[in-house]
Amino acid sequence: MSRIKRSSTHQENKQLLEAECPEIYAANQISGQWTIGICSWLGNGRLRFSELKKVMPGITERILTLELKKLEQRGMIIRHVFPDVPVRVEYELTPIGLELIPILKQLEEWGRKHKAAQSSEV
Amino acid sequence: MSRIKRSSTHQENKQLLEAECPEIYAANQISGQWTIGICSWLGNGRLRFSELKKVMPGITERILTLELKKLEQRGMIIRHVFPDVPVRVEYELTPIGLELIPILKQLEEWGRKHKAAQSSEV
DNA sequence: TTAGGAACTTACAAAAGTGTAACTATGAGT
DNA sequence: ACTCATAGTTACACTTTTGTAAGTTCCTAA
Repeated sequence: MSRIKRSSTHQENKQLLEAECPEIYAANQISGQWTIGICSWLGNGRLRFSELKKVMPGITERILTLELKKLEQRGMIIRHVFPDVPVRVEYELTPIGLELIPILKQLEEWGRKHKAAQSSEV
Repeated sequence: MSRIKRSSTHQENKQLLEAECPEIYAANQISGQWTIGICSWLGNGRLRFSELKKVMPGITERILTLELKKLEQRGMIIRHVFPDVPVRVEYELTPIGLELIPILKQLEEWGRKHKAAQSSEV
């Protein structure tokens, strides 16, 4: 009798979790294959679109655009446009974005340890 | 001339990033809709399958199983089986898993702040 | 006039992740 | 013989994320 659920419970679940757990909310803010990498690079100072592309070989322009747009909408970065020719665009972390950097550093430390522990187990 | 790329560059990218950036590696270890929630709950002590199900209404048995299996494989949790009837299974964080908890706490703090900042912007 | 660089956009395709529903094994209690 | 509970598993459908390839706009310099 073909009863097909139309609305996505996936989104519902995500939003409920975000509402109740700030740590999940936080993780979702920096979700995305390249997002943390971008934030880490920007932690050292502004970078332009083409510089980000250079430091993250493998990312495509489409994805980089999407990620940057997402981060901007989420209040993590600021987009500065300079009307040079060709146009120049620089991206910079916002204050709240900057506050994430030390946490990423700790994650980095933990990751290093975890990786070492895992690989030693054969 | 239908040239279709067969292999997934997605996986390739992921692995390259993980190899170079421990913070991305770390984030991937705790990726998954419910993963951080599970770790947080286990941060307070062992819980059995059915207890996790109870504290995270919304998760299905299938997903809970998958997440727990993934976390076990990644060395984040330990699975204790007690041959009672019906069987009892408890999950517990490993030492390295426990070390993640304080970082999650900080993420939680940051998430709270970020959320407040975002919502105040209309 | 044509080429060129920066920062995108568009249309499409593939892969990964998540969810639904129903089914399994085990042994105890009735 | 039948139901119950725990802790799963299986087959399948749907959503979201990521990737490919090509095109766009702006102005400038050759």
